[in-house]
Amino acid sequence: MYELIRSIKTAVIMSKTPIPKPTESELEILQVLWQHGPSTVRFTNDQLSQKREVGYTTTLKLLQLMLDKGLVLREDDSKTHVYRAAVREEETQGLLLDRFVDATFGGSAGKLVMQALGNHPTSADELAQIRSLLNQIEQQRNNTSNAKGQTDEPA
Amino acid sequence: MYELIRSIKTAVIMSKTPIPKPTESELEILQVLWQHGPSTVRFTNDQLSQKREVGYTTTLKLLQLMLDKGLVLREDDSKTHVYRAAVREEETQGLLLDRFVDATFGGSAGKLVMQALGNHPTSADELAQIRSLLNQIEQQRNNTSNAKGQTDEPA
DNA sequence: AAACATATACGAAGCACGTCGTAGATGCAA
DNA sequence: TTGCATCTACGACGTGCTTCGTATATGTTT
Repeated sequence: MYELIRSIKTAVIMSKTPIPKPTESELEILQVLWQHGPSTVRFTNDQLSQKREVGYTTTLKLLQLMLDKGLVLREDDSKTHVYRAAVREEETQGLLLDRFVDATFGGSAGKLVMQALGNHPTSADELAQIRSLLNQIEQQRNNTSNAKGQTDEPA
Repeated sequence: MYELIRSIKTAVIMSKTPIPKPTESELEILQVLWQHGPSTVRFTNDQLSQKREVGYTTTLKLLQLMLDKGLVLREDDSKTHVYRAAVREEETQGLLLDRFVDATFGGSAGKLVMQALGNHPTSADELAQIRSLLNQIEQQRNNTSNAKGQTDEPA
C-alpha cells in the first residue's frame, strides 16, 4: 500500500527532470551500486559502514530519496527491496566534473589536469593511457584543421 | 568597537585550524580576490553581480564569515574595509581536487584526467603543457627507481 | 497462531549554507 | 551641525542534506 502511493507520486512528480545532481552521500551509495550491482539496503549499508559509521535507516532513507529523484530504480518482488543505479557511472562523473571545473578552475580543464597529475600518484599504466588519449586528440585536431568545426567528441 | 570584539574572537577561536574548506559561494569570492587582488565589498559584489544577481549584504556577510574561517584577511584603516585572500589559489584548488577525486572517482586521478580531457575542449597549448608534464613525471620515475625522494614540484 | 526477527515508511531534529532586512556607525556635503 | 549617502554588524529565515527514532508491515520459526 505504501508502495502504491509512492509509485504514483513518483511517476507524477518526476516525469521529466533532466539529470538530477547527486549529493556526496548519494554518490557514496551510487559507488556501491556501480561496483556491486543491484543491492539490498542491508548490503549497501554494510558496504558504507566499512568506511564510516552509518545507521541502517539512514541508508534506507537515502535510497528512498534517490528513488524519488530518479537516481536509482527498485525491484520489490519480495519483502526485501533491491535497488540498482538508474544513472550511468561515466555520465554522472562527467556531470559532476563539469560543475567542478567551472567552480574551482574557472572552466579550464587543462589547469585541473595539471594539478591532478602533479599532486596525485598515478600509475604508469594510467599515464600511458593518458598519453595515448593525448595523441588521439591532437591527431584528430590536425585532421579537422579546415573541416567545418572541431567537435570535441572523443571517439 | 565591533571590530575589536570580532578581532579578539577571531584570534582566540581560529588560532590553529589547519585549512578550511571553502564552499561554492566562498570559492566565487576567492576567484575574484585571486584575480583582482585586494578588493572592497562593493567591488567584489560588482564582480559577482556580473555573473548572477547577488545582494550587497550577502557578499558582505560571506566575506565576514570567510574572515572568521581564516579564508581572507582584512585591512580596515579607513571606513571601507579591504579584503584579500588568505589562502593561495593552487593550494586551495589542490585541496578541493583531493576531495573531489575521492568522492567522485574513487581516488583515481587517472580516471578523472581521462574524463576531463575527453569531455572538455582543451587548447593545443594546454595539451602541450600536459604532455610535457607527463614526460617529466615518467622521466622522474625512471631516475628515482632506487633513489630516495622524488619531488613533485612542477616547475 | 503467536512470537520474533527483519523490513519499510515517515516524521522530525540538527546543521550548514545562502539570503536578506534592518539597525547602527561613519564620513561627506551643504 | 545637520542631513544624506554609504558602510558594517548581526539577527533571522528558507532550503537542502543527513541523521535517527519510531511506527507499521511482512516473513519465519516454533
